Amino acid sequence: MTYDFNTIEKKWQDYWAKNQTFKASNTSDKPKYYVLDMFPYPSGAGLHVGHPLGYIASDIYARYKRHKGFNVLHPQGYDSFGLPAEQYAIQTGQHPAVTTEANIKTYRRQLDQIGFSFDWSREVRTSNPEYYKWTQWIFIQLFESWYNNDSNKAEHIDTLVEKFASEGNTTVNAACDDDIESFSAEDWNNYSSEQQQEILLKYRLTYLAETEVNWCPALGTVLANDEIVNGVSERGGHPVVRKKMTQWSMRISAYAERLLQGLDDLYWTDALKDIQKNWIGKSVGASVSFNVNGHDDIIDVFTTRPDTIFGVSFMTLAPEHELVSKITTEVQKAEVEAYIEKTAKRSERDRMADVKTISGVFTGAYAEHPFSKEPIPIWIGDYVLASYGTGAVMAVPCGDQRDYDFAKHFDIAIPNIFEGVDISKEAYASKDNVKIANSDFLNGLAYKKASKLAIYQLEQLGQGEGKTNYRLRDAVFSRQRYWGEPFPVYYVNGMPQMIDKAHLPIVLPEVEKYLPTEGGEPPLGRADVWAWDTESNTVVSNDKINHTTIHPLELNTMPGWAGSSWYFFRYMEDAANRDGVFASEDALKYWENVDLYIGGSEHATGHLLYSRFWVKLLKDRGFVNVEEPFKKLINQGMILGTSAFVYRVKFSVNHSLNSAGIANKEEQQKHLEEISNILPSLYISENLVKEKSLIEVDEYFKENYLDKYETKEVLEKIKSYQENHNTAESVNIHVANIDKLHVKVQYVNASDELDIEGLKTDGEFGEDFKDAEFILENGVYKVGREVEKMSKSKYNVVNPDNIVADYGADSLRLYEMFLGPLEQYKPWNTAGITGVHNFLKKLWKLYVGENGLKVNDAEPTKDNLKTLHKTIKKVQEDIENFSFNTSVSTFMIAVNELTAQKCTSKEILKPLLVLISPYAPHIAEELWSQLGNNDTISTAPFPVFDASHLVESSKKYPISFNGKMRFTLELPMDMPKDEIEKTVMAHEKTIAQLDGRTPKKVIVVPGKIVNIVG
RNA sequence: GCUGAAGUGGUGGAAUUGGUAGACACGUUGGACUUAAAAUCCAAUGUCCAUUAGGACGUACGGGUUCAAGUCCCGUCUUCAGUACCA
Repeated sequence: MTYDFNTIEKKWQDYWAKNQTFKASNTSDKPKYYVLDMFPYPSGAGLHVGHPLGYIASDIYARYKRHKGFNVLHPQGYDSFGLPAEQYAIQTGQHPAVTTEANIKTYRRQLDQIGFSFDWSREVRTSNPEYYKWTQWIFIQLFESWYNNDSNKAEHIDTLVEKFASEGNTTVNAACDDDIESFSAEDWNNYSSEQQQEILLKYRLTYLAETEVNWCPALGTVLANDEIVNGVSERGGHPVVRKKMTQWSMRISAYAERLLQGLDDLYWTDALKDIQKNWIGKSVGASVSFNVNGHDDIIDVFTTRPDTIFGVSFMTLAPEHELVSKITTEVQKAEVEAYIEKTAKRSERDRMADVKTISGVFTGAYAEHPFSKEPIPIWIGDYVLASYGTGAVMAVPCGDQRDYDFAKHFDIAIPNIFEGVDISKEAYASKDNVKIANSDFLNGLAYKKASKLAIYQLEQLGQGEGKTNYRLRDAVFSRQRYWGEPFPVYYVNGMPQMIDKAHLPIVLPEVEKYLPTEGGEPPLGRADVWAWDTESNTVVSNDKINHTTIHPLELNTMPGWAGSSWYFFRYMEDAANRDGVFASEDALKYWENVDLYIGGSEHATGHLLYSRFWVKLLKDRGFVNVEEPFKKLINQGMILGTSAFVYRVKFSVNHSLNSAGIANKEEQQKHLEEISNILPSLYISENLVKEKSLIEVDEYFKENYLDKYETKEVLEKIKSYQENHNTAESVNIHVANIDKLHVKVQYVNASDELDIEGLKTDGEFGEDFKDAEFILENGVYKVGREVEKMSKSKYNVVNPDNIVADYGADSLRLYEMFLGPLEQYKPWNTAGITGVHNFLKKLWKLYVGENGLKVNDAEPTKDNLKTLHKTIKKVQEDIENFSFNTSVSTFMIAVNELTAQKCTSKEILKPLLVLISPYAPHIAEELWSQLGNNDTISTAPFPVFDASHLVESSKKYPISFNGKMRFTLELPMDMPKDEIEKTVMAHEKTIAQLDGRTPKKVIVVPGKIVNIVG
């Protein structure tokens, strides 16, 4: 009986499905454990071998936890709203729901064949109306919430309305827009309902505001900051410009501090926490108000260095700052306006790329120093950003390099306020090891004390206070797309109104085309039935809009991160009980949050931050019990593709055109082109071009392959050309270029040799290569190789389907783990899979011989037990440390040892299967059943490690001389130190090594090593 | 620039608390079996010197601590990732 993996794997996959082996229960005596993968977007290309990496890791962990006696929830679903389906729809007219459905089918088939222990009964799809009903519901909760900085949590908007009605807004400490005017309770009660709504909108956790957004014209939509990479769209690489639009925003900034503090309690890597910390960007300092001479206006600045207040020698405002036009003097007006115009023209990208150039203009106005009352010139400069802090800075050139450079450039004074520091060359930006000087009451103090005192004194003057700033911006929540969640919002007189929860979901309307309208409205602007009837509470035809009972609906849709910000809660509820709730109280209470979350690090500042934000809101409002969604998080690395290249030699025909008439010249050109056209396509093997210049390659060709391109036909053409144009000048054919072209990796073997026949008969590219000639080295064509991201366009994608068909799912699972540490980026190399495949065959042979099962009740030997228990210990440690690659080697060692020991003992081989089962579940199940078990192996208890089997009676000591190991010596474990020394010193090899010298010192570490010094 | 991670044979990687560097695989070479191939099995495989015995050198580079350093400390370089005029 051989290892027939295809049959075995199918058999057990069917068994698991039929018996619902991995269905989780919401009631159990066992402790709970929730293992989650970041759910995939079902793209049209299907899975490649890189996708399952994280799923395999989480599956191993989930299966391990089941063996360890946990009630495991391990669900899977689809993030099925998204741009690619929409773009495909734009191109083909195919409804995104249709393509999405088809893609999900492919994904499911591919996932199933890998043998994951998912509980598919709890599947979620973000594009399913029954699901996005609750995404819409959460949006309404955000709309009906405000953030109370005093209680430090979100509260229902009604509590705010009560406060306004009884106290006005002056006692309210809320996270809100900064352009709010104060009003009394009386004012509030006298406001019209519309005025009140307008004010409330400035407090709500999701609000409508005119914001400057990242507009991507090519995609026709707005992008969030984290959807932009290097100034272009993450998807498609299209340019992005700044544009003002009215958009829904999420007041995530209200949670900045809690998002930061919350990180401390999470078992995430420091690397990931740092990314979020940087993104939140907390800086502690002070706000300082400067009076403007001759005006009533005040310039507020934010500074992290209030201790350097006496070093201020000028101020700089962002060119967009609202006071610029007001305070600029007549004399400076023209120059200032010209500068503003110039900077406005420069795109954000230009400004970013060009950090070196210093530019700015003096406004002519002066501010007053809060303490010294000295006049301070006010400049504008584009190094100050309107979007951060207050859009204005107090410049301290001796303590900040940018201020220093600016001052030097414009010849502004640079007062030194640091004791004993030389600032003639550059600013001294460090806060440490320095005392303040020339600063009145701050003299002699260090950073901390000086800052505190400066803030205190500013407070006394009423011109400043301690302040904390965050870089985290509110998140734009509107997208001008079709394939996303519709908002449950309609507009009455331009004011947004929420649709009552009872009438959700608001289902995406049908449209004819998925493009924005000609008038620039989002695709939903094309829907005919997209108005809200407040009487029937249904969506009705647009032509019924009367603005009294029937109103227009919101045309934007929600961004991709809406549905993924809460899906982990949806899985907690049994599919059968999901009707009235997003997840029942009991389910939420039982599962709490995700114990282990595995996914890519690219979501660090997007999904992972937004999810945390929504969970905190749901917690504040009492809908869930947890403050954080993901307790432990692991980022799996990416599996990269190994691209293959062929080198196409491009020839060009060279002949100086003679000075004959123009008509003749054109004809000549034409003839030369004709010659070019019949030049053959030659592909040259890698090492013949590697590290060679074009000239060298040209020479090489002239020497060796002249006949390949100066064919009879070509020579004849040249001859006739020469005759035609009456010239004797030689016509030159030379190598002009070498193109590096991707070829499909499937035609390349492990030794980088190209299967030329395969390539020539390829369905897609065969035509291109049909007549190509390949120049070989040592009889083969070697391709060039390079490690790149796996992508369809690079032809380096390896499909798991083929791997599963050729080697089996267990081989694929083991191999993906064996490749290297989970978190690491690593290239895929199919050749290596034979290693793990051979291991599985060896494992099989350990149990099954030619005449059937070999396993018997033989008493295990000492060696058998030692191998087993050392394996138990190592594998358990490895799984708990997510070091899956090393446990695969451990299995290999165990099987090699047991094979050498000719072990047939059931007492050893049965628990071994449980160890391997999380990694290679199919073969484990099959052998488990062959051993006579009638039940699935998946809940069999994990073997218990017994240290007594590993106790050794002797130790092979490495004997080293001056730290270099020379030989080993087997000595009893219990031999005392001085005895070891005696034995070693008396050993003939030691005497030979010492060669008559007397050692200075002998180090003996019992159980470890002996080192002889001297 | 700042923040973080990493640099080990031909390749992927191992060495979890300082204690035999290169486990386990891939690849390569040689051998067995076979008419042949595949499959399987056996052996060798860090580099250099040496017939052997053995020796020298080796974990990006330069120093240091230690009986002993891939591992700890100081400095430098390179690569990758995040972020970017953040006051």
